[in-house]
Amino acid sequence: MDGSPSSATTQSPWMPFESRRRARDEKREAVLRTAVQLFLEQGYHGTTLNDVAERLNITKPALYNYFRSKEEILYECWAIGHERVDDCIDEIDSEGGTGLAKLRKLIARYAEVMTTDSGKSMVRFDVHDLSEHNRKIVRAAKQKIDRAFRRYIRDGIEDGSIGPCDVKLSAFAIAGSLNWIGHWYQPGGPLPAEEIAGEFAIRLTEGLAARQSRKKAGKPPARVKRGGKR
Amino acid sequence: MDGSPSSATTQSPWMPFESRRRARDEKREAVLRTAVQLFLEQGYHGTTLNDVAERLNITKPALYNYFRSKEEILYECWAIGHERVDDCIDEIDSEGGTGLAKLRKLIARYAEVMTTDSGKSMVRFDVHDLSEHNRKIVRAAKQKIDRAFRRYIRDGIEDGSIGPCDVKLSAFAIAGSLNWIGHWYQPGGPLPAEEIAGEFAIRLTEGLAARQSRKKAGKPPARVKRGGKR
DNA sequence: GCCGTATATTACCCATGGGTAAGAAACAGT
DNA sequence: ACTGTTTCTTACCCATGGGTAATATACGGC
Repeated sequence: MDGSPSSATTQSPWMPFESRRRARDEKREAVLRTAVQLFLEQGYHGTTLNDVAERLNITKPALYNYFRSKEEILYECWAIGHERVDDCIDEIDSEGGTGLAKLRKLIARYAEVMTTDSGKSMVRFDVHDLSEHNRKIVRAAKQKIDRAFRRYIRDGIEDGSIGPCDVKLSAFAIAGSLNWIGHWYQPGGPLPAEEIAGEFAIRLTEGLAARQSRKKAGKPPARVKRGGKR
Repeated sequence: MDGSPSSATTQSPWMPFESRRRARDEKREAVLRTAVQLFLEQGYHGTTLNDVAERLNITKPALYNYFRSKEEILYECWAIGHERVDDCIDEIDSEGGTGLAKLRKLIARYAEVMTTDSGKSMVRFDVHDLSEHNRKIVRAAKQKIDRAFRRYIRDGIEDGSIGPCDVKLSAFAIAGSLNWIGHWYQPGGPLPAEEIAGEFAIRLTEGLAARQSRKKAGKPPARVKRGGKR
């Protein structure tokens, strides 16, 4: 607003500091956005830092004002996508509901994230390209997501919203379908992201959902699992 | 038949040629086996040709007797896995059965392939690391597999073994679950490959399979798809 | 024994691309 | 205008690793 010349510019003397910091953060994000795009288009190793810089109309060394290495850029690309999923989990955990409801919510959210560049970066990049340190973080994060899936399924089995099933395999099957979205989805396509999300939330849980329509609980308990453990 | 003078080793004079050729092929395959292992362990770019050679107790240039480039090795790794899946499809196509039966057969076979190194190489390697030429082949091959999934589903809908569903999304969902196996399965684990295959064949089609138990076809046709096209 | 071929080795080339050093521009605060 | 800081450029370094040339060795055929 306003804009007096030569003095009395803004209400806060710290404004320049902050504005500068904000500009910096914006640039950082711009680098990441561009990097993700290129990594997805050409692959991580098929993309040079010169490519990234060029698309931003700057030169390679300028990137080193915002990142310490190419690997750090890769990691942060992944981190952005992961953060979005992680937030979903925290949110769902805090809300409550049946296991099935929570599972469906996670599926829908996860699916939608997977249609974005950030989401794709979670599954299209190779963990081998990360430093040992970051690789550990990624592994732990993936495990947390996996645990969330399993927890919701287990919750569902306990509260009766989900029929008996192999928790581990079911979680893997669902996660697989979702992750795969990051490999085939393209924005221009005939399927809008929300529709995919909604459809997946239904279809992926179709086999799991306890058939409450059949009388009350269908045939009596039947055998709980099938086969022994293993 | 006869022997030869001075040695009388084998029945065929061409034997040496052939034996030599066989030895060559065996070595070629040994290179591929080793390469796949290392690529999966360390990533394609994390593996040097020296690494491959070293594990085979030879030196890097020796590899060039069998392959023209590192990229060719990568491609052939992929090709081996793909061939196995492709054979499955041809076999299933020739056998017949309901759409659901064919789909289940494909799922089971595909799942088992995915637990092997060859199978993993189909989903863990980045197409960006292939030459334009080979990338086209891979794309076409993946499309063929996708078409097989969709065809079986469509067959199933037509012959009544599968209930109405979005063919494209269902195919993607199933393929995703299966491909994901290549990311999490490890031989030492608690789940043997055949069990995964069998379980997946059932669970992944559970939501699809027409409920023939409910009277005849449950509620009447209902709307076939939902929404228009898009 | 001699030769041709296949196979492997040693030694080398060199493009690529991540990363750095030194200094110029831009800019805020005084 | 002067100064310190941040940002960016030009110019460069250099390890890496795919790929090649020249050469040695094993081996089958005659």
